[in-house]
Amino acid sequence: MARSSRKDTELHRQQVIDGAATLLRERGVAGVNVGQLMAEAGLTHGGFYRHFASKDELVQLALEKALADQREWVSGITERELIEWYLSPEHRDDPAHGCTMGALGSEVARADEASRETFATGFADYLDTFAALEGRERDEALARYATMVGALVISRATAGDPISEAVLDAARNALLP
Amino acid sequence: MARSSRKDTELHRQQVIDGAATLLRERGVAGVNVGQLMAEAGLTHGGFYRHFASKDELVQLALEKALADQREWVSGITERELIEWYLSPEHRDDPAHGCTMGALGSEVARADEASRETFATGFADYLDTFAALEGRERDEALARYATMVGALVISRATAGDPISEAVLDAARNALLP
DNA sequence: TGTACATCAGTGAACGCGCGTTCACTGATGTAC
DNA sequence: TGTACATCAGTGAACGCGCGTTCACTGATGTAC
Repeated sequence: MARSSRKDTELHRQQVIDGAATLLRERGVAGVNVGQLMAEAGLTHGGFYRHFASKDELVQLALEKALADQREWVSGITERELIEWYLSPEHRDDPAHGCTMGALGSEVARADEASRETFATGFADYLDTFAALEGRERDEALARYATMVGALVISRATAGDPISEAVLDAARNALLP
Repeated sequence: MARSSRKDTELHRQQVIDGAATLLRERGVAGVNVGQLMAEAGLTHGGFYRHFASKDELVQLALEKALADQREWVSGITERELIEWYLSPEHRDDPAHGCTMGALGSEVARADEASRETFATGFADYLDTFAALEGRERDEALARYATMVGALVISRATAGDPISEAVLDAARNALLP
């Protein structure tokens, strides 16, 4: 394949960002290389720098995309549906399509300034949607979301041990009447 | 320096593990190399493999040590002291001496089998101490700990944004009367 | 609309670098008598 | 206790490898007339 049309070029760019949004959540920033990120869109690694200035820039765009997708998805379901999905073994075992904070939170904490700012802004927007869904004050929603994130992180870190299921159940009992 | 005595050798090994337990929490597994881990004990990287079979093995030993230290530290304070420290900006800004789950949880989820098993066992032990401190059922303590871990992860990922302080406060309000 | 030329998305090889790991060597420690 | 020799903790250079990034090249796309 040689030169693509402008329309295809833009499509490829979006495909790379979309693919990165899932691949990064699945394997972490350190766990994927530029070649794998391009391969998700059916491209080879050499063309990467016609689309992005650096791997870090793509990470930033992918974090933004992942949070936006998550926000859109959450806005179409009920509070109970969200909590039950969030605290399910299915979500624990499928980080690629799950919560960005739960999958990449501790890596974001060590990421560059630009990624961190984009992430904080995207998360703040997401939180608004979540609080509206819960029908609660923002601070109360935040505390409840912290319980969910913590349970997910603990559950993934201890997968294979009984604690992994226990923490999901315990958090659900705490959050749902 | 050439050959050390057996006593010094064992001391050096412990110093490397102790240093790794803090350095890994601060920078993550991908963020430190073998040379830096040895330098913490005043040694050079070449001797690493007389002490450990691989970097992964040291990570495993360091996770065990970090959890054991954390358990010991927690057993000497009150529930209120623990929660107030855990949800403080000081803890957020000093992962090196803080909660292992909060600092390395998502990396552990992608680590090798041996590290994951060691981590789950160490965390289960820690949880017993935490539940005893709280004077609550294990499952209820687990849900409360999830709130703390989630708040810490969110707080670190959004440091610099008002959400970072808000989530610590919200979690404290939820956990303390 | 058709033609001639410039542009540039994508390819695959190559670059420099840092990593985990290995190795020959040194000389103090440990052991045997 | 003293001596001779074997052991091995630690050093620093070197190895192979994979990474992010660069580059010369190709040929379809876009533009000017």
